[in-house]
Amino acid sequence: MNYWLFKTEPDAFSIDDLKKAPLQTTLWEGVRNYQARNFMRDDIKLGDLVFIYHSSCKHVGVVGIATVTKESYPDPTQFDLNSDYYDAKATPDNPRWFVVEVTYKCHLNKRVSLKDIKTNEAINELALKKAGRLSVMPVTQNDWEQIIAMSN
DNA sequence: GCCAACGTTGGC
DNA sequence: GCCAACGTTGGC
Repeated sequence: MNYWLFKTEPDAFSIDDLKKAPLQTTLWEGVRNYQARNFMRDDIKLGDLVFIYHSSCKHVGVVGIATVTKESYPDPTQFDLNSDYYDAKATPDNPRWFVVEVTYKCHLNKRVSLKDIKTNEAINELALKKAGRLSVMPVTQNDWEQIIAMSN
């Protein structure tokens, strides 16, 4: 099993929105970055655990955990003319973008802020510490456990 | 295939 | 709202 971190803007879709969603489940739509896409398409597997990270807001940080409940398939929004995520260069025969389905697991006891993550020297591989712009990223077991420990 | 211009992300 | 970082686009 592998660990991941997904960013979301809580004003648009928060961990609480996920908890309140039908079946506490959502499609992780709208990822339009190739590196993130490749993780979703190729590497994120059923049963993997995902940190939900709130970005672009007052209290940025890891707030909860979701479980991957369906592996990748083409992101339906890329074919939807009315969607903000529509991509004219994508076709059903040759899709560009992929989604996975995730289901709410829990909130962390307390949010682990970006500052806490950045200042924890034991967290040594998390891409969040360097490349700030990746919206889906792998998390090592060590870094996962460090963040869990900081949430208690 | 290089690289400048441009757009987006995301912390502050 | 600012701006740094970085990804994408498009001319050559």
